[in-house]
Amino acid sequence: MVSAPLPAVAARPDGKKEKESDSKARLRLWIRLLRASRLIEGMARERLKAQFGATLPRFDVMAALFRKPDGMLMSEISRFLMVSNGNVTGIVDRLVADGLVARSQRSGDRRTSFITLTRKGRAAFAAMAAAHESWIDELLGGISARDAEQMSAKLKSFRSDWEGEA
Amino acid sequence: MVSAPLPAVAARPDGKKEKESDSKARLRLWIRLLRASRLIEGMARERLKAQFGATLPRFDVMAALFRKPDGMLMSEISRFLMVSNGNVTGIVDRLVADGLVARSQRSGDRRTSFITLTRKGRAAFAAMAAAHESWIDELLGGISARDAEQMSAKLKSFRSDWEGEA
DNA sequence: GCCGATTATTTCAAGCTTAAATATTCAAGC
DNA sequence: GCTTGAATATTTAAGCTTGAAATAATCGGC
Repeated sequence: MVSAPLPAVAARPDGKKEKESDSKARLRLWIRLLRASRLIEGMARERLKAQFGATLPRFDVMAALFRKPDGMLMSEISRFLMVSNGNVTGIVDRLVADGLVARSQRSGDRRTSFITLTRKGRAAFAAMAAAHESWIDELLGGISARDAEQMSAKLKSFRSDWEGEA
Repeated sequence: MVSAPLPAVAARPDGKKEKESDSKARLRLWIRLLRASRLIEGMARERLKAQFGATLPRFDVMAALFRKPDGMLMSEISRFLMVSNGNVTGIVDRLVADGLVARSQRSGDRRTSFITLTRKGRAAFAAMAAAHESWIDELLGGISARDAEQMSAKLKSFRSDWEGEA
């Protein structure tokens, strides 16, 4: 995915005409997007491990929970992080084993359990989040705040456009 | 990583002043970037599996090799795809088992092996690549070619900026 | 020619990830 | 109350991923 060759022309299912360069421009954008993501993820993974002994998926789950003091369902976490259900089970299991998050049965529904950060988990996450924000700022420093906002807006609209169709 | 809370202020190592909103804008960009990547990757993985019985990592390796008919070293593949060395070993093993790529010793250096696509591999990849390009074009259709080019350029510069420092 | 450093690759353990299969619970509808 | 279908969560198998350690081959200085 990092590298798809660019020569081919995409045919549109709706039959509308489109310049070859358009599809190439989008493909190039996707490749750059993915390479940027991998670069940032790699950096964050490395530093999380070195400085906090944590992994990126654990950080992600804790970040999701940090925003919701009342807790989240397993399925809410997986939907929010866009990962599979079974995936979250394993990560939460390990976080529970480390005492960073807790499962509790707060509703009458015995299928579901609310996952919350423990006090220890909140403290651990706060430290990591501060460092994390400064890493990102360091790494993306070459992009002005104005450009960052513009790109965010475009990425956001693309996402909701597509979700609407699917 | 998909969700880092935004309130905290990043302190810059170099001591230069920076508006809090700047670091927040970059953090937001990173979150959007990652969510977009996951969305696109998920779509591509799903379709590759459904339509071609292939996986994304295998597609990536084949895409890298497709650009280089003379072959690549294992280390070139892993550097290009920004994944670890050991990772590529396993993926190539499976591709070799499927007859899609081949290892050969073409230089005087017996440590290294050149990896190339087989004829079968080239044919398989060509079909996947055409479909892949149209998927991306479909998914990113909401972004104009002009915007795509602008964003590509900004992402590229950020990347080389950082690589220069590190 | 020998030795230490370097380079290329593989191996391994731990953890992550998905998709599919399974189990459990809930909510209706009868 | 019982059944059925939907929703939720977990388990499983296969594959991906990393980082570190092990292996192997090469290179450079002597």
